[in-house]
Amino acid sequence: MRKEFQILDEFIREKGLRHTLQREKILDIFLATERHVSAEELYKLVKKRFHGIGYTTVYRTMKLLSECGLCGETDFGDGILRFEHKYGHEHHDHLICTKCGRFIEVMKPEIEKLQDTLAKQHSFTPTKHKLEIFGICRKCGK
Amino acid sequence: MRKEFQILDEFIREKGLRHTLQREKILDIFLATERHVSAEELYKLVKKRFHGIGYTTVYRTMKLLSECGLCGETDFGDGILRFEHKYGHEHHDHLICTKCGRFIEVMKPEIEKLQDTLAKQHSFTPTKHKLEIFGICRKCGK
DNA sequence: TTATTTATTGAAAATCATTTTCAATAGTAT
DNA sequence: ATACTATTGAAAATGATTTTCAATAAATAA
Repeated sequence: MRKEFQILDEFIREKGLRHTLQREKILDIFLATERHVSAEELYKLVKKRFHGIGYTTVYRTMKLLSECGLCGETDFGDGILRFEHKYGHEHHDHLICTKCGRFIEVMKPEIEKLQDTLAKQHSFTPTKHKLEIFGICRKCGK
Repeated sequence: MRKEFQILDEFIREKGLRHTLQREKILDIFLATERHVSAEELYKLVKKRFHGIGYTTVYRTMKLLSECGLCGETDFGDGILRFEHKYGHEHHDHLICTKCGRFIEVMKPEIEKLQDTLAKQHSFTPTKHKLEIFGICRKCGK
């Protein structure tokens, strides 16, 4: 069994929740999906393989997965919440192409360090951060 | 007349729009307001001084002010769009206290530079960016 | 195993910020 | 002043997300 299922099960046990087929299937499909899926998109994927799983359940399950750290939530400014894998993936920032809508994940340790410095200068204790750079990607820029 | 009104008027003339009392009053109150107001908050402020100006008009006017560069729009992740002064204010990032909700505006040129470097490395042409650091502020951290 | 308890499900309705509609109103140009 | 049409504001629509609630199904106890 993949580590992710163990994490979910442990979280469920700790909280006195219940292991259900739906939660298992939704996690399964989420894990098999490339990053940055909206609830709507995920629901369609789920429905394709498992009839009878409702949209509400998908939504609620994603919230649950967020709570137990298996997925991260991001809103790139279009009012739609997108979920991305979190377990086993380190923190990253996003380059967002405003033409084709593609997201590129990037990482620059120097920026991370400077952010901590910045926070410290303001006696601010950071818990998380979000850096989004909007623009035109390589493909669209030609 | 403040420069901001000139900018709005010029934008209005260029686009073949019309100068209205409502637009003038809403800009007036927006300018007199500290940064990061939601449409709802601004509407209440407007209503206090000028009866008969509707919520829709406030909302539409803020969109107009965004278009002509007088205000910037930000969503800190709670699904509410907030408007902040843009003319005469340089770009800045935000430290957001998740306890008291206060926003601190910060600026670190080195971070800006590194972001451009990062974009360049991915052949990405940045148009704007958004950096938000969530955490606990000085006051709340005691 | 069976009974009991109660978390979960899913369809539908509710919520809430934002956007659109549309008839009445009011700038602007002629 | 007249004509033209952008703007207004109230109400309705939209669309993502959340809640409701009766039916169902996990988990635990008997």
